[in-house]
Amino acid sequence: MDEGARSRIPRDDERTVAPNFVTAAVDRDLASGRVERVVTRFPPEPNGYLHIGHAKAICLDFGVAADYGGVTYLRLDDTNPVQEDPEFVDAIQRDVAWLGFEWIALRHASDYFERLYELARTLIRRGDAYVDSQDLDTIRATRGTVTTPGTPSPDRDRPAEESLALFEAMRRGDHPEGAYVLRAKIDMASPNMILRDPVLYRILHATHHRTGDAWHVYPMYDFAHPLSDAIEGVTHSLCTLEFENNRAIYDWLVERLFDEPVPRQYEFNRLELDHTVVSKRKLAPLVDAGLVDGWDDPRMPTLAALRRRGVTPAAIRDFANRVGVTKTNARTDVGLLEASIRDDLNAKAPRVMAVLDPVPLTVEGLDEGDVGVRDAPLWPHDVPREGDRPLTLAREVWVERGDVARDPPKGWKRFAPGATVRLRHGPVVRCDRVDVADDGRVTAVHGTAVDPGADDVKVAGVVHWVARSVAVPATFQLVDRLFPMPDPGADDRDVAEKVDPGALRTLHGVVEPYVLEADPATRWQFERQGYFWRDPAHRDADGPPVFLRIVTLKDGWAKAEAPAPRRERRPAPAAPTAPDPEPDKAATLDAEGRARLARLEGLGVAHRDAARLAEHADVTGLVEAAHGTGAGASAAALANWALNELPRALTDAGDRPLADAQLGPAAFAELVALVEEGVVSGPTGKALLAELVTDGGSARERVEARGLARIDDADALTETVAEVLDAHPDEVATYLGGKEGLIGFFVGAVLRATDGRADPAAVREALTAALDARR
RNA sequence: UGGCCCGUCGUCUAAUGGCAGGACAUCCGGUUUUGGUCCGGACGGUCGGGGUUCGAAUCCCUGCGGGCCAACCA
Repeated sequence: MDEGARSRIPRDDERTVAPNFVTAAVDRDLASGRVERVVTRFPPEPNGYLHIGHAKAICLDFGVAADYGGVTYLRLDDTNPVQEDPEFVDAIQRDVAWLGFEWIALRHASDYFERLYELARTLIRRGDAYVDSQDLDTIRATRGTVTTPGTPSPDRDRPAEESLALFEAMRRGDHPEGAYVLRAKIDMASPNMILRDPVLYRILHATHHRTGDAWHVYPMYDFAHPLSDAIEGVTHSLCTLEFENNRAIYDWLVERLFDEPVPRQYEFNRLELDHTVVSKRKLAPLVDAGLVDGWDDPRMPTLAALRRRGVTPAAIRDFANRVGVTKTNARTDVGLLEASIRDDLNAKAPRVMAVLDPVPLTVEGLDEGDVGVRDAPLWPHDVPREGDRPLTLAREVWVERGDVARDPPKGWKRFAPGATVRLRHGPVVRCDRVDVADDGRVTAVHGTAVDPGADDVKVAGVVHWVARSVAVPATFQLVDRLFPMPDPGADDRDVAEKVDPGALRTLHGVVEPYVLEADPATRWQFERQGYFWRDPAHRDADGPPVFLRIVTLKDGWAKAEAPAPRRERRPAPAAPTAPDPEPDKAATLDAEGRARLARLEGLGVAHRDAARLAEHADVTGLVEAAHGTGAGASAAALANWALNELPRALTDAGDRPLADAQLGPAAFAELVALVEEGVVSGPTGKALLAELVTDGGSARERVEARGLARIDDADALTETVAEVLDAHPDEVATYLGGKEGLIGFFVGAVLRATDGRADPAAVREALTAALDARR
């Protein structure tokens, strides 16, 4: 990777990560020149194994950087020695590498302890942090609640020199745990609890797995994380939604301590998967309690388990791409993961046969020429790959117990008395008899080979089998969902007690001998059963080979037989209600607000608009001042624009507050008057408003300089309308066919063609007329 | 209860204020020596109410629903 390479916005077809709001932000930063090179990081805490949810984050972190020619750090966030373990450090690296990603460098937050300590001292010197001697309970109690402000610590104004000395003593280990903490001095009354003088450092007399006993103070996440990002030169720091509130402290720190371009944090939705839990903290108890057989137990959603099960990195990457990256709390159907796994394996897995729950079948009427070894293809007709394996046919074969029924249900395509079934790659067999034990269990099947060419033979279906003479005993492990309910983490009950004991079933059956001759790491499709491979944990063990089911095949029949319980629907929306009357804002106004309201109404602004406007002193001020300029704009129009158009212009200008806008009352009044008088069109007015907000200046001058006056010439409009319609014959046909929603498409096209100068209402009218004429 | 964030087919997710589209799932049909794959088709959605606009999923107000925050965890 070229260390100094400038990042470039990729074309859509060059992207491995589907465009999303994060890539949009990256695009903006690159286009504006705010950053030159994309740097991301994946920052797991080494306190557990990575899971499928991390895979989504990894694909995003690494994928985004790679798509732009940037780099990614793998950073172990080891700021809390009491809950971290080097075992996990190795596992994390193995999993990320397995997924197929390369980090530019492996880092630890502990690499930066010295640097972070200095940064903390800088904060203290500037009066932005202080050492607090309150104990934990007091700090908690004085933080306040979500509705009540906190109360400042008596140590809040401790002189910097004193804090510095204490902080140094804390570092040396002079004080017991809990005696002091370092706190940022921000705002004890902030509505964002994170900002109520957050703790930056605490005393911990613990041995760190990398720094040993060198430190007695350890930084908190909120301090170490943003500053580690900044130290590494991370440009886009991607994390999950629950850190949204933390962005405030993130910005507070990096903006105080570093120069532009400072890293920016973006929060995306974490992956929630049905019927499992995607949280290290909820997974760990399962491992600790022995409910599963370790972090790589095939029922687990960890990457180690998925790898052991035989799921490929490609399938996981595909899945990560399919679930997408947004800000909505989403819960993904496991079916989506399974679809990615099947798509991947369908083209990769050779087809062979295994009988998981065998029952003997005796085939009469097979002559010497029929039995013996033959070649059978490993691939179906629709997978473009070549290859055969030797397949032995004999009179005695094993078939699947589930493929035999004495009293078949309607639509049955397998063995049943009188039914005719083909043995895959073998003869057609008429079922003569089904033996059943007292308990109803099928014990044996008897059949006779028939000539498939005979007129009266109708082959109901195809069934898999293995000749008894060559069948190799094998064990099959069938993995199912870990929890029976879709959202096991929904309530506070311990997830451990919800684990489905039947989530792992073991079956003893047989497999074709060829399977044991091939590469033991082969992923197979056992026809009609699913994708399997040999459990890596058992490949070298004695005894029958152990096959893990990676994923089932789609099974239309199983669904027809026992329709899967439908997912709980979302709680039904409340019954349609009568129109909600909008509360009168005037009621909640304070004295000054009521005064503003009265003035606005006096100017002729309707009560409703006036009340909404009066809530904001600054916007009211703008409207009043604009009206006072005598530019001719009516107060009602000014209010309308201020209320409905200005917010978007402000948002588009980078969420800037009105105070930072370049738009003054005079320009605003002039603009609104221009539109009101019909000098410029509405669309032009809106475009100009956006320009005035960011760049300032005069609306009228812009109109004159750029010829933005409204198009009044009916003939010119008619001509443009005709051009647009001629350019879109298909759409015209569709419109005339009844899809009248297309009118918007045409209006938009005409507006674009005229640079927004046409009056939309006139355009629409002309369009409707022209379209009617073409009927 | 305060602040922040989020509501689009059953699920996940698109749509510079301009044709609500895709994937998974479901259903129907075709191909098939896998009840698989593949192909064709169908079903199905902008949380409710108001406002702005020629035009609103998108902007504004409001109601409702969901998530996050009061660790010396991350």
